[in-house]
Amino acid sequence: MAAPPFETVGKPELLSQTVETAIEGAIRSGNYETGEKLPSEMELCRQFGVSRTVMREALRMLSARGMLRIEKGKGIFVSRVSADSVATPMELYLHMHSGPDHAVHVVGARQLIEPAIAAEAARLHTESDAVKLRANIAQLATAKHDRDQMSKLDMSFHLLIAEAAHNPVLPLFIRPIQMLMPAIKADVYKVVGDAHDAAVYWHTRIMEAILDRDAERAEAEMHGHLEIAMEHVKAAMEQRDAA
Amino acid sequence: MAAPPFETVGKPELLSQTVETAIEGAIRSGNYETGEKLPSEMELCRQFGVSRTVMREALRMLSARGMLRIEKGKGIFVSRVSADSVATPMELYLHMHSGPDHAVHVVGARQLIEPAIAAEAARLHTESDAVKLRANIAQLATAKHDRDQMSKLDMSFHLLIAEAAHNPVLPLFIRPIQMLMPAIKADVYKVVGDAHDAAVYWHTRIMEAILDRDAERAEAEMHGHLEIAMEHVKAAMEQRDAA
DNA sequence: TCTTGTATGTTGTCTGACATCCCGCCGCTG
DNA sequence: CAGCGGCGGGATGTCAGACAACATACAAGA
Repeated sequence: MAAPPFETVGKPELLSQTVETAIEGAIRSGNYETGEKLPSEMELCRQFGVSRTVMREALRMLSARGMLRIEKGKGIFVSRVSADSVATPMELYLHMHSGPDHAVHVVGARQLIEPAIAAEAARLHTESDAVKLRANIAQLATAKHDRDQMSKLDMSFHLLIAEAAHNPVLPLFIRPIQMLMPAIKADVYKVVGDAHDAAVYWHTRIMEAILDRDAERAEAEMHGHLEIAMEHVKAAMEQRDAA
Repeated sequence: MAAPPFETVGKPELLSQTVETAIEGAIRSGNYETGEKLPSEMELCRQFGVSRTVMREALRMLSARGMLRIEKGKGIFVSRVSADSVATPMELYLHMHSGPDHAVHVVGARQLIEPAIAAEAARLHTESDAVKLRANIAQLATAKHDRDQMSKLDMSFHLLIAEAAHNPVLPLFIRPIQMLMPAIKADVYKVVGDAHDAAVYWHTRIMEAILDRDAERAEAEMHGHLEIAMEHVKAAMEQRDAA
């Protein structure tokens, strides 16, 4: 394990990456407020001493990662890093790594994770959270025949609970996993007829437990909800495999 | 909520984004295996009928999101979406939002999630999992003075537990969150001296509960482990704020 | 046989031009 | 004077062509 006589001299990073890192650093260290306008492409080119090609590619990479918002004809703006810019890679990650019967595993993961989150929401939710939860269920009750709307509200409900736990990390997990659910539910709806009523029933029970600040009951109700969901998924899979 | 009289006719999306979406779709639907080489830039330009500029920007955006690996002089390859490509945006998000005390939230999320996973691991682990856990702790015991190695083994331990639960979705959550830990621990080590002994102690207790297939005890031990971790993090933060 | 040079294909960077979009200025019109 | 419309400047988007830097395979030479 003798040291090689000639160390690899620092490999010249790609110019576009160098520029990307520099701009990212400037943003991260707070030189720019979110929403602030950056200098124009040309101006940045002059400041960094690179061609427009390089600058554009650097900006494009940053915008792909959600740090910048580039608007044609207007300019380049520092973007607030949204939860979406975390949820999207996560969703992609789950999508690329999951096998054929991933529906069971997704719901299985929810069974392990979400009850504890519901319990935490019961402990820590505020009045503002309560209002949002009530509104969600009210909307869900009136959306009996609109499956898209139902899926959306279902997803929101679970996301609202994660937010009610007041830990910004939790929504980052719940969001991508909820983004996978519509595709799963599409199969479920073919088998289970009363999905809407079941959702309203369980969501109401969960919400009431949370609003009562009864952590144990919230945990149990969420567990029951996902237990049923798992049964539905398994039924849908058997149905599909039979065909 | 009346529908607008004229739907926005498909606004001409940016060409580079169109191309990006198309390529992403091709990859996601499995037309390309991970590691496979895509056609060259020029070839792709011909196939999509766009200029090299557009194609390059599309490829750069995909590479920034971790879907492609572009190697100078060699070509463009489909990249396995790594946990890193999830952890990096997550770290950025937490850094930009919850500020310096995001460590508390990360550990808080682990407190909610990991105990249930440990319980599931106690129920479902195989002999193969047991071997890996034992080996991990044995290595950890001998790595008392190598902090990098310690961090790595600590992360592996929690990952192994997630794998022992035999739900492929769970490691996908644990991995990115564990990747945030080394930075957090760097602060902790400055305050807590006996971090190594504590890790060995708790990991051993957790492992024994799992190997005994005692789900409740495994859950409790994991909870205790993270309780201590939370105390350490808070102590490190106070120490830092005092300075 | 080993080494070296070379040819070829690839991505990286530069340059200049034009297209398209947003917005504010300014003059026309009622 | 108010409202409207055209027009121009500045911004990003797209195109085309060229050359540089890198990786690899292969052939020529010692």
